[in-house]
Order: sequence, then C-alpha cells, then structure tokens
Amino acid sequence: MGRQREFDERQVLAQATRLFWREGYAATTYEALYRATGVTARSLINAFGDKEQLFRVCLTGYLSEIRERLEECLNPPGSAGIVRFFAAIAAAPPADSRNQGCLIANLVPNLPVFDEQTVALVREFRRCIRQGFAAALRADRVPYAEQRAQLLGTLLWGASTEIRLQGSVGALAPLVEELERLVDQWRREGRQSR
Amino acid sequence: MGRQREFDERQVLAQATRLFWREGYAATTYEALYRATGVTARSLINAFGDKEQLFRVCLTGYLSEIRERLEECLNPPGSAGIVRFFAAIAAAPPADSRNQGCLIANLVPNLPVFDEQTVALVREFRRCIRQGFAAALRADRVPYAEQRAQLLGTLLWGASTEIRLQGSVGALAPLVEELERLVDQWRREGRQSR
DNA sequence: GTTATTCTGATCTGGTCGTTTCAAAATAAC
DNA sequence: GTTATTTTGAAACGACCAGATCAGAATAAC
Repeated sequence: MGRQREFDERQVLAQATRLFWREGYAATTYEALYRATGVTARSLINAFGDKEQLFRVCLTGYLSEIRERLEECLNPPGSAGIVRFFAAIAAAPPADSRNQGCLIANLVPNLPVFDEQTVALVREFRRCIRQGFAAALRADRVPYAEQRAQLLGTLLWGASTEIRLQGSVGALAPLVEELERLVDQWRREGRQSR
Repeated sequence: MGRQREFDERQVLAQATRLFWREGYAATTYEALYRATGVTARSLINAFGDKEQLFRVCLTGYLSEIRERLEECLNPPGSAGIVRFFAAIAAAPPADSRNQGCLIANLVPNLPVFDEQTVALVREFRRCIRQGFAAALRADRVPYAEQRAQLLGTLLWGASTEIRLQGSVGALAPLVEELERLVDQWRREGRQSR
C-alpha cells in the first residue's frame, strides 16, 4: 500500500556503513549520506528512523558479519582458529573499510553520546568475541582459558586502534606472527596438562 | 606590561584535561570548560589559542606524565617493569580520570578531525611506549623483543578500550595476572637462549 | 476511478558551537 | 600621570546540523 520505495535498502545500508566507518558517527552528516547514497535525509529518517537508529542498523549488520567470520575461522574448533581470525583481519584489501579499524571499537571512546541500545550492541560484540576465543582455547585444553580469552579480546581492541592509527591493516603482520607463537605455546601447555 | 592574568594556568590546564578526558574533545564545549574552570572562552583562547591548541597543551602534559610513569616502572630495567606498568594502570583510584581509558588512545577513532601536530603527538606516544617495552624485554634477553613489544603496545591500546567500556580499571586485574604469566614465560626463553 | 497510504524534495526551525568584535578594566613602563 | 599593552566579559556573528513541516507525487487496495 502506498508509494513504493525508490532505493534499495540493503545497498543504502552498505554505503552508509562505509561512510560511518570511515568518518565516524558524529562526522557523518545527512548531507554526506545523501552524497554517498543519493537518498535524502527525509527518506532515510522515514525508512530507518533518526540518525542513531540508522547507525544501529549498520552496527547490527556489521556485528552479524563479524560473528559469521568468527564462526568460520573457529571451524574446526581449536586455538589455531584464533590465529586464523586475526590473520583474516590483517588480510583486508587496501581499499576496504576494514583499514579503518573495527566499526564498533571506534565508537567506544564516544560511548557517552550514544543511548543504551547502542551501548548494548558494543557489549554484545565483546561478549561474542570473548566467548568464541574461550571456546577455542578450551577445545585444546589450554589452561586459564577464560583469562587468556580476555587477553586476546583486549588484544583485538588494540589491533583495531593500531589499524586506525596506521590507516591500513599492513602493520598487523608481525602481530599475527607473534600471536601464532603465543598460541602454539599455550597449546603445548594444554597437551602437557592432559 | 599590560593587565595580569587572573587565573592559574596550570590549574586550568589540569581541569581542562580532566574534562577532555571524561567527555572527549568534541563534546567538551567552551561553556563546559567555563563551568569547570571559571575561565571564559575569550580568556582561554587568548591564553592558549583555539580549542585544538588548548587540547594539545593538555595532551603534551599527559604524554610527559605517562613517560615519567613508564620510566619509573622500567627501573630497574627488565621485563618485570612492563607488568608493573600495567599493574599501575589497573590501580587507579575510583574517581580518577584514568578510569576513562587513555586520553590519547581515546582520540584515535576521531583522528580525521585533528590536524597534523595532534596526530604527531599520538604517534609519539606509541613510539615511546613501544620503545620502552622493547628495551625492557631486551634487558632480559627475551627473543623477538621488537615484535613482542609491539604486541604489548597493542595490548595497551586494548586495555584502554576495555577500561573505557567498563568505566573502571577494575576489570583489568585478570589481564595483569595473565600478562605476568606471559612475561615470565618470555623471560624463561631469554634465560635458555643465553 | 476513488481513496487512503506512503514516499519524496524543498524549505524551515530550533539549537549548538567556535570564534570574533567591541569596549571597558587593569596594569606595566616611562 | 600618561601611554601602551594585555586581559576580561558580554554580546553577536556565522556556520553547521538534526529533525520537522508541508505540499505534491506515486502507488496499492477496493
């Protein structure tokens, strides 16, 4: 019923996500969104609600992509999957938005300006990562799995900062290499304690 | 010559730093600065230049404080100092601004809005941390010192994110514990390879 | 075709914020 | 005391931005 929408929601969301990713939430104006998507502010608000709600839709899509990627890497289960996950991040093509760091990590310093639902998404992201890492470590009977999963989760936040500061995922290679040594060591501990 | 300043610059800078730390650069308005310091926008601009220049003075003070703290912890030299450094961060009193994460790490996601000189400060911070960590590892003949220093530096960025997300340094305790195990292990490698 | 509903584009509005202007006040040098 | 210089407060400026209003266009149900 009524006039039908003139734009493809998925396409618009993808481009909006890219913009939010590169410029940040606050710096992304409706005008910039219009330039990037060809959709006017009025229509965006009509379709998705206000700016933060639109942003939240983008965040939700991002979160499920990450979740998917994490599950892929952690299959077959085991701590090697953690290294695969970091390596996959470090392998983003040069023009990819991922060279801007993690979309979700980037908003942590600005959390006070967001409402509860958005904050909840950030916490969900963290929980998801930490839980995945812990399961992977337990699969290899690595001791202190929870604590080490926390350390790896913290390291992932840091990797995002590092990427954002460099503007590219390139500098992550040595980190992945070192991470591999670390996880190998933990896996050895797991075999000994069996 | 001329009328003398009616406020104590150091005191104002300290309070401005606290405000920037808690609210972030963009969210800190001149009016908030006035409420916190009693100094009007006109006077601040007169004394320190525009908002970003004022911020940069705060950043510079913060940077030298961190540098000092790092040197303290890394004395006597050795990898144990790294754990001391992280532990010192995790020991901030509840009302301390440090419960808001690292002042410098917090601006990385918003780097595009800052000019070259401010970005340079961020890079200087990173260089300083990484170099300190590497020297500490080399003192114990830990192998892969540079790469591992990079990993620890990345972990420090992540710790800031974690603190900022939690609003307190409390959740850092398990991380420090795990870090101690990790550094101990590296030190053992150093002794073996000697 | 009619009606109701939804979308779209142009234009406003209300508000915020960083910075400037201007004049007055205060002080140092002479 | 006079002059030159600097600081201060109030008000105003100019830019920007998120979201609202409103009328018109398009479309689906009937």
